[in-house]
Amino acid sequence: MKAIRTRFAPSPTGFIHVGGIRTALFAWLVAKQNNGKFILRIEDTDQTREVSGSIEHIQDSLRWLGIEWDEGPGTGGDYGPYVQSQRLDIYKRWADKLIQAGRAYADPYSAEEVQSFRDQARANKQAFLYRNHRPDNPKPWDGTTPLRFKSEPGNETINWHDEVMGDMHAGPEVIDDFILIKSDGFPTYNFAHIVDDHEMQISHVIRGQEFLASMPNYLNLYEALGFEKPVFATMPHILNPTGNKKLSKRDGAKDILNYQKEGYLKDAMINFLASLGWNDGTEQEVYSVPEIIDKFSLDKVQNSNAHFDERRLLWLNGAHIRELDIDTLYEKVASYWPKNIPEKLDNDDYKKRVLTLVQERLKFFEELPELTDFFFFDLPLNPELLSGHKQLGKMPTQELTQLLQTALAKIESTDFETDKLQASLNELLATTEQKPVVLFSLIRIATTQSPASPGLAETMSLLGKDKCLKRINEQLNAIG
RNA sequence: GGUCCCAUCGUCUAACGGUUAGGACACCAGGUUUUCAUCCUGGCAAUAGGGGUUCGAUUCCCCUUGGGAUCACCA
Repeated sequence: MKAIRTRFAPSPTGFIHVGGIRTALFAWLVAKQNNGKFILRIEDTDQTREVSGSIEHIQDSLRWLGIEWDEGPGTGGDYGPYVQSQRLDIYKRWADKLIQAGRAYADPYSAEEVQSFRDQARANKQAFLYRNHRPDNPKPWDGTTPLRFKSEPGNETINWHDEVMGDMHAGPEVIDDFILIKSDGFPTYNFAHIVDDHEMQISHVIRGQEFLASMPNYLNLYEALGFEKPVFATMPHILNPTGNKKLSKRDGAKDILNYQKEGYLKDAMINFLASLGWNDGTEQEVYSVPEIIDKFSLDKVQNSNAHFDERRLLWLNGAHIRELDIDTLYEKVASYWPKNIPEKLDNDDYKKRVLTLVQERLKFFEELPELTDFFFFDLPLNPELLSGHKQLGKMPTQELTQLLQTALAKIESTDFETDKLQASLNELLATTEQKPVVLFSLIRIATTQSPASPGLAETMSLLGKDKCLKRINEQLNAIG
């Protein structure tokens, strides 16, 4: 069996968003599960669009997700260089072969002339075909004008197979004399990617839907070049959440590394991306990366577009966080704790205990501070917590004071181990004849000054007796 | 406009031509002696429309509609 070699071939025009990354992911998955190689190739043939730093940025994005390439810029490999601007001589060589074979010719028209042909076709409500203007006796190509492919559309319908889309066809009228090499000496994508895929022995071309319409042209070129065709797999697009447009940078698609910054797990992101357009036919929702590698298959990839739904990603991230053991999670959240934690509390043991209490409510790491700040700081008294409370807000001040004083007395005489504290709180419930919602909310507000917290007994136990008593006293002073 | 692709709950998706059209996210209600979260239970919610083929169509075919892509010296 032929070696499986897949590639991701971005152009360095900025960051990559989820749509681009998903294409990379699927190509990587195909390579991984077949013991093949995944190649990163930079398609920088349009110098005008190049954004400096984007190659590094793309590589960082892939690395974050663990989508490691076996061959690529900086990494090396037997088929380099892996940057198209460094392969100009290779394209030139194949271009010469096409010229020799009479399958390429110099474009005699200026850009303006071609544009006027195009406008004319538009005006006539026809599709523009350059080959209708193909010169009879083109001059030899000297490299100062574009080099065009001399297509041979034939009269037959063109058929081909796509692993995702199925059996495809198109009429010969879509095949045209596209540009192989631009007047600046750089090849177009249309030419360069086919040469490179051949030279690099790519077995599966996995790419976005935007290239589907060009397939007949590519097929024609493969034949002219005498190249064996790879397996084609076309990925449907990811659309904006609400809108109906292809997800793009202009439409607010986020840099994938933003999710890393916000504290999303790479496993959750991969799980999310993979399930956007693929599923294994079972009802499983949460997958580990090895599971996805094992179960992925191109023929189960959806052939319709999908919408990007960040809420689902958020849920998936929470689900993955909950599955982490506490030590692993602790390592991952290291840079997300509140700033300026008092030295006394800034230790692994305490922070790990805090983390244990909030793990199941953590959705992404950046919300760690707001979930945990009262464990580290005495928050300013917030009167609205009481006044805005459904039950407590209606109670007379005197009653609140009395209740809190009773609680204070009981708590003072309680051992602060979680279960003893819980028992004590339960007794308090009985003696005061209060509803849990009233008594516990009051104590929680006093001890945390926060609208939400983990379980009361666990929280108080971790805070410690001194701090709890102090905070309750402060609350009493504020009310009275 | 030409060409191509696509069409199941709001969203991601299951369903050899035979299912009460399933699951998940989101949302709503209830439960787990308190909040938030988790967990559990329940609820809401879909085969775009019209024709065929068939005993039977979400599934196959055609038309319509809708969405997407493409028609660059961009990729």
